[in-house]
Amino acid sequence: MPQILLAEDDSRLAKLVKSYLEANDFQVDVEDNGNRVAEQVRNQKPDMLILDIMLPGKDGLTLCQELRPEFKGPILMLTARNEDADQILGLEFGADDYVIKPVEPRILLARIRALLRRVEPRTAQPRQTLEFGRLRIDDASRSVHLGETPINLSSHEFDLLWLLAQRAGEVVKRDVLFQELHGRPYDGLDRTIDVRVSQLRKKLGDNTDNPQRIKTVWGRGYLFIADAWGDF
Amino acid sequence: MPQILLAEDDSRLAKLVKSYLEANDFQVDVEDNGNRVAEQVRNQKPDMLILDIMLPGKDGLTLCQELRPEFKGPILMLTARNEDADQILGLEFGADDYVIKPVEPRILLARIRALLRRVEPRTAQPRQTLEFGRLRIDDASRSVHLGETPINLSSHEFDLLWLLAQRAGEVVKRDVLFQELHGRPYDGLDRTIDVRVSQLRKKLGDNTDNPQRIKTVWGRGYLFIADAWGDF
DNA sequence: CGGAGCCGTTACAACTTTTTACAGATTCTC
DNA sequence: GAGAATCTGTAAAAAGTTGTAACGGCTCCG
Repeated sequence: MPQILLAEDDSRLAKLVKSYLEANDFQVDVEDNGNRVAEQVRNQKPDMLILDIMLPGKDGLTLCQELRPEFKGPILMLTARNEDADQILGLEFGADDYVIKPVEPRILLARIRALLRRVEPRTAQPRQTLEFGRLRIDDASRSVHLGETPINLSSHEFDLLWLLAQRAGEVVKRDVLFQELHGRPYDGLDRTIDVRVSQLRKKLGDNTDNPQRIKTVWGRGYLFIADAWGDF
Repeated sequence: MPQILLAEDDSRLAKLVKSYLEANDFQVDVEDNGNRVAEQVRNQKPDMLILDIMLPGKDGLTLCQELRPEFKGPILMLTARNEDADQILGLEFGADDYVIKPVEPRILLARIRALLRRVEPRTAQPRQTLEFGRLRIDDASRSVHLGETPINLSSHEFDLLWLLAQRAGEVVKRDVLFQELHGRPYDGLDRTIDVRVSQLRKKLGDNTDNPQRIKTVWGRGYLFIADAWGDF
């Protein structure tokens, strides 16, 4: 049952949408304050967001922009403002659809389904094992092998490796890693991530002076290199 | 450059959309008969479809339904009929978006981009490597080689080299480089770019008195020379 | 209890980037 | 041309970021 987070301060409308969607096999949580949306997203990990533009606290456009890097599911903007500029901005900021109120519930439903249909194949079953050259990471057993030799990682080390490997080829920011690993926002000072990366590099046999497998992108984050793990 | 197939029989509108999208770096082919769309899709393998509902031959809804199983890219329905039933049907038949005419071209563009953004990561961009003589720059692993010897570049140095190399033979202005590297506009005074270029030249073994590989174009910017990197 | 391992923290060294300063180089003005 | 104004190169200082060893607290055993 797909879970939707609806950020909407008009409680009448929120109730209406919620009950209609719930009648159609969605689970809907409503948040009426823009400042609490990010937190809700992190706690509940919904499959999809519906954001009103006019919200107390942070507005929907800002939220969309801020959440997009960490939230991979579809974002639908739902708003009374029919300004072309808003619509373009919303879509540019990473929203996947932009619907103008008042909206026929059945149409909203159809659009939500269309969005989820697009994304589901990707988020349906996160792969169980990742392989890069001689490196094999198995999620089910939380074990890692490099060629034949098993690598003994601690729990957090494994989580970190898994996160990075899933985003191979993509620079992952420290705050995203921290959020995922610790479930709370990054304060900008904590060094746990660095220490763990260092530990991980050592265990994975990366060159410490000049890492080739997990690279540092200065000021931006860490990068897992997919093809630096040797050939078979 | 993403390729779009536009199924539209109103030739005036088709031309308008085509020219607007082409001005924004899409390649657009127009098909005015519903019966030929399937064939075109198979031949051209476009990245995305835009279907009018009212078409001579097969209508857009039918096409959407028929093509969906074989066509994996996004489908956008573009139509004059503002019937809720049509919209719901279109989306249920597998369309990803449904836009009602008349449409502001900029909004259409924003919606197209939103759809393609969703799909692109799946067609994971092929690993990009640039080669110039003995110089090899690999984007995926962010590594640089000159002949057999690896060149150890810092993170920003790499970004700068990548930017310049992608625009080899073209003078790149300082403000463009700054904007790309720092994500904020150039104030006209900052010297970071100069310092980095200097550093880069040193590491790449360029003649410092009279650079041959990354040249300065006085008052305009920097220029990456494609064939100054030695032969194999 | 004592050891082993894990985790978060801290401190400091090492490194990267930005800023600054000044010496040249190039263009402009007359 | 000469001199002023503008732009560029780069060393060196300053500011910011990252690597990692080491310490102490914690838990899980035997």
